[in-house]
Amino acid sequence: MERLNFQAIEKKWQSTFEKEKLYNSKSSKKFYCLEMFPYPSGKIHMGHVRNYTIGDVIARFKFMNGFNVLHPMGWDAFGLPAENAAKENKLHPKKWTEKNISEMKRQLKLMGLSIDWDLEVSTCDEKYYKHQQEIFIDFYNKGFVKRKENYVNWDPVEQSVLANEQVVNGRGWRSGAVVERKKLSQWFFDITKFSEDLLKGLEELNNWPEKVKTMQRNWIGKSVGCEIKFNIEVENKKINIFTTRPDTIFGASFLAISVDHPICSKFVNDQKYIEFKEKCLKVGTTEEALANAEKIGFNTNLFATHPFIKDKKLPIYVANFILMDYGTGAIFGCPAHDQRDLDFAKKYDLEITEVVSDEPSKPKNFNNLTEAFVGDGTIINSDFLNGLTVEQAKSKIIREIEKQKIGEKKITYRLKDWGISRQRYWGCPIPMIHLKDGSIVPVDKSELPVKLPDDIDLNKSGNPLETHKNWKNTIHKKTGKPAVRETDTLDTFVDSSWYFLRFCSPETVSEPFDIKKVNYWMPVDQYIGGIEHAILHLLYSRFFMRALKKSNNKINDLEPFKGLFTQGMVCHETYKDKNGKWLTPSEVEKGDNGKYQKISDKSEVRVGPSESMSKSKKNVIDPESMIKSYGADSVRWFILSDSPPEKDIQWSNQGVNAAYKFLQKVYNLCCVVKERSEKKNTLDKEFDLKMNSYINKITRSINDFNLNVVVANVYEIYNLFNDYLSKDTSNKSIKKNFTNFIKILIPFTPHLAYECLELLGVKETKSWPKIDTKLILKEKIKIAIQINGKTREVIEVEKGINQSSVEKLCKNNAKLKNKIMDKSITRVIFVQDRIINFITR
RNA sequence: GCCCUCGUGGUGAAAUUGGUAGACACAAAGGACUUAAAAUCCUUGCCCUUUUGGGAGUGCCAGUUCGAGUCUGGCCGAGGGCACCA
Repeated sequence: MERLNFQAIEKKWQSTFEKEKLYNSKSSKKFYCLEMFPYPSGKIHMGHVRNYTIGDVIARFKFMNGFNVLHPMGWDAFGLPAENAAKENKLHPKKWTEKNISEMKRQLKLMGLSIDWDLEVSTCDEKYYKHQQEIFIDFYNKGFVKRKENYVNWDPVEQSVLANEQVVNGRGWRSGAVVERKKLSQWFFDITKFSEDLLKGLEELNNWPEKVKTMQRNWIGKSVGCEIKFNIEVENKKINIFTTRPDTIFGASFLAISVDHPICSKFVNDQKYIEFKEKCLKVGTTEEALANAEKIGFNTNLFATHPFIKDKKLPIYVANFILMDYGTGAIFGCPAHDQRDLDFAKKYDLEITEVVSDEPSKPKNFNNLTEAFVGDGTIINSDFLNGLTVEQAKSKIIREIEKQKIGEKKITYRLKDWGISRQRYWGCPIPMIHLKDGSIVPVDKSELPVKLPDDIDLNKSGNPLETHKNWKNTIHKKTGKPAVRETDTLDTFVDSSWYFLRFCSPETVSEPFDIKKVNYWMPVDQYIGGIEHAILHLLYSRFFMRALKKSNNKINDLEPFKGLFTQGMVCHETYKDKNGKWLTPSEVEKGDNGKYQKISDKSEVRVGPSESMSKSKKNVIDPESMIKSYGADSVRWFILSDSPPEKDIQWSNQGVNAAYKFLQKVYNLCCVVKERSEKKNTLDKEFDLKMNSYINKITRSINDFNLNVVVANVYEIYNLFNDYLSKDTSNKSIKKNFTNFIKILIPFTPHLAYECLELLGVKETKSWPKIDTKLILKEKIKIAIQINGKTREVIEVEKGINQSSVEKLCKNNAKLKNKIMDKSITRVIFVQDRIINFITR
């Protein structure tokens, strides 16, 4: 038995992997395999290991199947942690980021990935963000960029804007000061222009998980309804409302408008209104607080006239549950058929009229009911709509509204514009300048990139760009007049919305990308990453493709990611000591009594549930130390074993150890095969059938992402070879089939596989084993023999055997003879290659 | 509250899509080898039966079917997404 020195062979093969890329330049088929690029936080974690192992399997598999494969990697390098680290360690964000990138790159290389590092891209590199600024200006010129006022979390002590995750219990995480809501003028991408297109585009994404598409659909939130203009009595003004239930118009008993509605400007000096508005703002901004908030209203004492009921007046309220940025910021209330309206009507003693009923003969009294009726039914109490269904009534009333020119059919989306301004240093500067006359214009493209200044002081409060006078003050090129730079930087989601395009031609200087190369490689055939990006990152990237096409017009595709796979998380048990402090797995051991204890003082350890690995709970396993003890292949093999890639996986040291032992055994078996004679013989023929069937199965499983099933099949194949080789002591070889077995391992455990192939003297290592479709037909299969649906026997037969032959076999079978003969068979069900079922009832 | 997904041994899971349930692996128990341990290998894994064999069984209840983990209806449980969206 020979011990394999993983460290030595892995180092050896990794230098080969770096030189040999996955390009089949002669191939007509391309495959763009992309894993979500990492944030350079310092060290790789198990989540990365899982993500990139899955990606590597796909990339290597596709390459072996003749595809020309693009498999790049880069860094999502801008972002807040760099600034925080800079403050803590007195290390410049740039230096900190660069240090992390080189460390993580070194670690990734230990994994033996098939990445083409020549394509490496880093978003904080001015060579990258220069083009991002160009794209921004293109979008600006096309009208996809706009400026709006928006609320931000303002920390009055730090004099800076806080991200949502920096607000803890309503206070700044660092200063502890109560966070204020402040209105700032900010930059937005007009993603809402593409709402319908983004929704429609989902239909063609057949290789996306249904779950992700549903999430995006909900996020876009399309609703079909109509707008109706109500006249305000006396005032000679109109209120435009949006509703999805125009069929309930005859049940309307009030109008409600948002506190931010223009009509409210009338009341700015009204003390009661001021108090009401304050009360509205006091309600917390958390989702929970909003959901549980009491419905309150302010009576304007104004009345609107009902468009279809003569002389009916509807009181107009300002209500806290009406949002200005959805629909028109105004509704009509129909208490019988909307829960919020019912709550509101009861509180303010408003009329409740039933207009839809599932039992028209039994009128309901909603004053005594707590739940509104929102189901389908027949329209009642509604003049010309009476007797119709909800759907019929909707079309009829919309036709009527349009005929009378008091409104129209309208589609609304929940999707909001994408706020891209960040009041931060470590991000891509927004290439705009503010002129003295108040106008804002793009920087001349010849002056790009607008570089981030290096000489900044992050310990001063406020945005370093804001306080950097030299950087901030500039000259407008066209007019030569002094101007001030925009000090906001771009949301890092902008960086990641086009990096996959840059990967196609990272060397291009004059343009963001070489359109020819983009149109060759795009779309990404397989994108792999975490479910946490199911909505924003993917939606923004889809928006970018569309906006780019409109501003550049040369891109072929609208959808950036043809296939999407979202892998599950890596979990581990959590440990706490007797004082409730979190412990890392390395601080814990199993004591003699089988219970966990702290290594340092043997004190008791409380074992918590297995959760996604996170620094805060300390349940992390360091990939590099695992690679050091077991080798990269063992780590890769274990992380693909057992659990399906889309599900969460439990990390266990026993598991990696088992993987390690298995790979060791594969190598040992390889040494045995090597010693055998190479002459063809009957043994090989037997294995031809079996291996062919396995290759077929495994090929299908990889295409379906059932990688855990592949692992199980590989164990079966190993057991098969091991059985034969240990029983058969003659000098017969099964080298040809064993070589195919090792080739199957290439995408999974590349170092070991190449080492074995070298040992066996195999030169051809670039192709996936061929499947012989003729051999598949010759396979022996097992069919089940059932009597009254219960399996009584299993027999091995030739594939494609017909019914009468099987029946004959059954009648001659010793075990079955009596059972079948005894009874009269009333029916026989035969399913080719599966079962035969004798019915005796 | 609304929407989506999922419930299979002690554990992770598999099941050619309506056709042998539990492949493959982890853990456990027993055994072999060994002075001993490690490593390795073998056996076992619900109930009845000495064995041959038979029975129950995929969260629970019903249904469709020759046949249901898979399809239908209802219930229970877990996880995820959205949430004053008119």
